[in-house]
Amino acid sequence: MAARSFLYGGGGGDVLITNKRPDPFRSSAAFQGSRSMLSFEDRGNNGSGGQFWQSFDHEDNGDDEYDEYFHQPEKKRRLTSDQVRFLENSFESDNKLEPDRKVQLAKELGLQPRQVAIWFQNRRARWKNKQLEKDYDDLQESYNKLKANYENLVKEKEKLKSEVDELSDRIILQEKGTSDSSSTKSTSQPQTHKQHIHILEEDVPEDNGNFTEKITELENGVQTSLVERVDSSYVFEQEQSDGSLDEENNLCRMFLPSVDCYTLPKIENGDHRDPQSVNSYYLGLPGDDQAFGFWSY
DNA sequence: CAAGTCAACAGGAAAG
DNA sequence: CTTTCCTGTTGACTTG
Repeated sequence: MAARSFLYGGGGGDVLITNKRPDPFRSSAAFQGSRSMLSFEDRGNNGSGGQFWQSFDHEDNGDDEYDEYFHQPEKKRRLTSDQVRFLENSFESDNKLEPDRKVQLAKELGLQPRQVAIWFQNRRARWKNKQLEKDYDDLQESYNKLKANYENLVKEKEKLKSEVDELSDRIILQEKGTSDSSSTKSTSQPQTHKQHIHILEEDVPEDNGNFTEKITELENGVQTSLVERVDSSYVFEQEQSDGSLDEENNLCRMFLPSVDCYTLPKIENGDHRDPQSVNSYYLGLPGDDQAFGFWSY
């Protein structure tokens, strides 16, 4: 970028010297923009080692110019790339600015300490905005993953539901068959099938309407547990057990919602997980405040 | 020339 | 009370 010539002398040297704390001038429009009476002429050539600036030389500006500058509206000077680089390095090492460091930086850069303080304030604000953007992107990504996961599970649920329907139809048909033939045939069903029927008919009397109701209830239970699994997989993806075991437990819960499927003796690997802890992974959807719990600020 | 960037400011809150 | 920080705003300046 081309070097920009000196823009505005403002209050001149007197102000530069006495203006340790610029607040008294804040309300005075005449002094706005006169914080650092610096010349940035040749700003591109003075960045190595020494100071980046030249003091405003009041001697070179007559009273006419002084008055002229004094009444000019505010004009802002950009910091040189060297100054910015220096400040950036300093910011990287520590984004807080202790008074000693502020003065030291101001000396080295040829700026007013207040300019350094303001730069740090603005820099922190920019950093925070960037961080917010990043957090938003991360959250969006998590949400998309969660959504895809949920949709898969809905499909899985639909599949399981159709299986349940099919099985219940079959059972109803078998019910009819056995009641028709029971008067003529005295042979019993195999033991395992009998147990299966018993499980499905548990607490269900002869009434088929109640039986359908029970099936619907079981399906709702499956749906609830699937939604819980969606939530838990959001954060604990790695913790998911092998699919066969989950499937087994799903079927168990589908048919035996009141039974602790995780502690049933059929599990042979000795994995006796606490069902409450298994289902306590809920963290909520992104809209929920809980979802921000893992966010680090 | 509109939109974006950035130094600087205003005002309130918090810390000492 | 002073100082610093935060947040929002202003206006000069840059960029496409």
